[in-house]
Amino acid sequence: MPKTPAPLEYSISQLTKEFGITTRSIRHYEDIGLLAPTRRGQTRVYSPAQRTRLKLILRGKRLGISLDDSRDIIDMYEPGKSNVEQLEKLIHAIRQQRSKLNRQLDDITALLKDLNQAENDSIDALKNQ
Amino acid sequence: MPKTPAPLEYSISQLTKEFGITTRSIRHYEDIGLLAPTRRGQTRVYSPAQRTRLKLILRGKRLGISLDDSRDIIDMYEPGKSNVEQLEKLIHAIRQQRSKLNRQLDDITALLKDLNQAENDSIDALKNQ
DNA sequence: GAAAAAGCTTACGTTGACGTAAGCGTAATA
DNA sequence: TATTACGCTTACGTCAACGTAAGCTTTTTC
Repeated sequence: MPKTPAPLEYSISQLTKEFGITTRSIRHYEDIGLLAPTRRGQTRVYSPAQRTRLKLILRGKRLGISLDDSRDIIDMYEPGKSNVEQLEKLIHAIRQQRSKLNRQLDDITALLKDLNQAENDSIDALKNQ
Repeated sequence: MPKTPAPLEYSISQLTKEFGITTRSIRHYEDIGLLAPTRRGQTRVYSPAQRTRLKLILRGKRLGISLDDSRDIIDMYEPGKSNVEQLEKLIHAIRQQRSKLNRQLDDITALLKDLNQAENDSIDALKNQ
């Protein structure tokens, strides 16, 4: 099976299909400055980089991260500002985000444990029927 | 240091202090049927079990779980319905929830990796100042 | 070449999760 | 005993994240 090469650009409907979201959502992310596709005439054209940003937004959503916070996190990938103070703020923000994720990890572990217990209880209850 | 025994009941303001939330939130959880404190006259009285439910709600929130979904999850802890069909549905729901959590685990791992990268990049940028 | 599909903009509507204010009763405290 | 603290209800307000509808242009397909 020859591997299809990665597209160089994407239409909005291609992205909706790939990620299972609506055009409205994608345009909304643009409205609030999370995406910035180029245009061919009126029509939006998404580069692989823009598609990646969308992936990051959706990953954030699965983690319960707000769009505003996602913007901050995505900005962490592109230091941009090489000013010392900005960099230190950035590192601080990164560490904060990491602690939050670690807390989330603990929560998930605990919840998974609870679910195991709940499943076992249910299975036992089924047996005793 | 003698360990203070766990209280047998809690007032609403005790819970707000313990968990850093407002009375409004707690009453809201009651409005939508997630909590059901007893009353002493007009005043709400929370049992340890109700406090635990609140803890579960807040853990869910940290994981980005909606209050509605939290209700479903918390209900998983108390099989209640010993009817076979219900139990099978419950087991199915538990497994679904677990897959979702595992996906979330993957997302967190990926994001943590990205953050490590971002932090290293930032530290390098700082050094080259 | 007509109709369906895909794209666009503008704008009002909706849902979840509370915030905030008003107005009132009771209990602790200065 | 006056004032603060805590508690209650009712109800309108808010913010995020889209949904939904209307109306219009441009492709694509039959």
